[in-house]
Amino acid sequence: MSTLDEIAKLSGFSKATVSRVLNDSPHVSKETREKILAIMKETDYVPNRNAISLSKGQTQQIGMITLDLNELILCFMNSFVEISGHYGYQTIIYTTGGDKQKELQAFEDLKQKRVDALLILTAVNDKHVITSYCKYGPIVSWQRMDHPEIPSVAMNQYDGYALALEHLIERGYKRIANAFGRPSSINTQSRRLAYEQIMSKYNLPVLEKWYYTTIYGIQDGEQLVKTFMGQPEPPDAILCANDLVAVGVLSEARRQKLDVPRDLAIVGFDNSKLSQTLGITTIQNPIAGQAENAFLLLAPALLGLDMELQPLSFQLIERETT
Amino acid sequence: MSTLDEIAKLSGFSKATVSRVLNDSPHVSKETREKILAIMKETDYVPNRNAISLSKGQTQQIGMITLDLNELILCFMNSFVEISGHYGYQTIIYTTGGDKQKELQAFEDLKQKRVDALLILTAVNDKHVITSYCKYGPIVSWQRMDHPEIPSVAMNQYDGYALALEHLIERGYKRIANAFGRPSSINTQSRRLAYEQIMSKYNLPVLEKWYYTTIYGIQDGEQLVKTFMGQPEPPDAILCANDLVAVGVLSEARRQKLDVPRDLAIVGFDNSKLSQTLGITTIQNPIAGQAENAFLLLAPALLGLDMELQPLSFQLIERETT
DNA sequence: TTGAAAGCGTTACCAA
DNA sequence: TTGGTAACGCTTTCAA
Repeated sequence: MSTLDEIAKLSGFSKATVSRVLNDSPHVSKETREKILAIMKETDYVPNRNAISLSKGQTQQIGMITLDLNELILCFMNSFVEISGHYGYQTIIYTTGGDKQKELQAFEDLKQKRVDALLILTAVNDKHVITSYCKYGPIVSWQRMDHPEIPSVAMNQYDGYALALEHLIERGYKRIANAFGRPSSINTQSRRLAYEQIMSKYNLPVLEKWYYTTIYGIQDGEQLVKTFMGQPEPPDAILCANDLVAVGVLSEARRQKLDVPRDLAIVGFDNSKLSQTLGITTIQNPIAGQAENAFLLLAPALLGLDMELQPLSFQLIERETT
Repeated sequence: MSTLDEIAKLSGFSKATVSRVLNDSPHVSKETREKILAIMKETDYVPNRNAISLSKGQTQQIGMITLDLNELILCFMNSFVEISGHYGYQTIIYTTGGDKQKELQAFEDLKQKRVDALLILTAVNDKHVITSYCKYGPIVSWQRMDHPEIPSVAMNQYDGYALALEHLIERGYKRIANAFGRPSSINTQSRRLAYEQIMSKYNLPVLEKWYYTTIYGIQDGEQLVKTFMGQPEPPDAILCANDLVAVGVLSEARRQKLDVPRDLAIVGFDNSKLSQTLGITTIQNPIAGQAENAFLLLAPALLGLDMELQPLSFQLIERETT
């Protein structure tokens, strides 16, 4: 492995000049540049990135913190890796499994300059712990952080939920139930608000019994259908927290010989591949766009350029379950 | 940000001693260690990883090369990130999208010492190009590479396929069709061999018409069912290249009012979450185990310790489609 | 346009 | 047990 020093000696020029060639400095004569480049090629020279990182104080790496990896996160990650790679940044994964200590490692790595920036998908440490690391580098988050120094690319779920709801109402459904996730989450609160406002707008009843909470996945969705099957006045439509829940609801509804969408309409959320496959009406969540925006939020600090975020919006994807 | 040098000055000891404290060297008196540790805590000192990397010539990072990110790869990745993290290594993702140039970047990063090792999930560059990088660091592969310097954790698909086939035959199915992926792939060849040998063993006909190839995903699976619906003697069972294909086959079969599994048995491959959700009989592919083995194959070069690989095997998961 | 030399923050070897 | 100092391989400032 040849080094810059060797190239300098072989070429007869100084290290500084060789370095200039590497960094495309204009202050090198054409002949000198060519001569040095030729020697580099000859000796199969590659600069050592560690040395560059140490010298520049940057690693061109961004850490991505997530609780675990699932289909949704995959989509986000794919898009983020793509755009950050385009600007010369690589992505390191920190899957924490919800372990605070493990998660802290990522923040320590920002402090230790192993990564230049941090992207939080989901974080479990206390907000004040997290924000105490802001001084070591830019941090951006998918999940809402409510802190001026940690901007978020989260979208207001109100709009997406309203879209789904208006669609159901237009189709004539009246007994519309909600399958919410974590009741205390901001997302759930926005959705609930949308539900209340839109239902009221159309003079439809807002009943407590149509709020189901802590519904997260397929099994929960299946369970949910079983729950209301015996009831006197079951819902005729279900708005699901995500597509997985919708899959569960659909699969159990079929098992119970319900006619979807006549007896029961189902709307998912996110427009994952699965919803597409199974023909579930859903709300398209522009996740790839959010990932790009996440990088663009880091761009000022990283690249020194202020880039405009792209405007994003939810969209209704009509399929066979409504 | 304090540095080792400052800690040395503040403590009155040399840099060497401070370094020894950092690296848990036994050659430091207890008092000295405590004194230095106290100062480190006081000044909120963290060692700079770039400096360590440069000095040691290692980054504690492993690059993972993949064409794209899907559910299967997610599973592999999850497991690999977990075990490598356990040994102090981080994982960097290189999604190539099949672009040779982009993929080469990962190999260059091995050469530039940005990563200490490389894990290939799928690679598209020529074998001799890839192997030319072996001298720069250990490389391990998921996909079979057929090169002594690049060991693979791929499993022989013969065994898994045989398992599925024996199961179908035992259940009384006779007209068993294959939905293969890429016809030239080693996996397909192994599966084909298994098919021929097992069918012959039970004196069942091996007919050319029951080899379908280039069946990769859900749509292909749906299409496949349509193809043979008009035929005089359609298959009564289908062995699918993967679970996605099985999902497509199942969904189209239901649409065609076929009784699964009476009219048509379906077996998937991999035991993905999806197959579990939809109740598809499948072959459990120990992917997480393969990922762990991948790291263990790197361990000798990385950690200097020879670790024994765990033995892995396929398993039949019986569900409602057979 | 070029060069000398001082960083960057550690580790590791050789002495003491 | 400790210290001095030369690596590690590049960037950057200041002079020429």
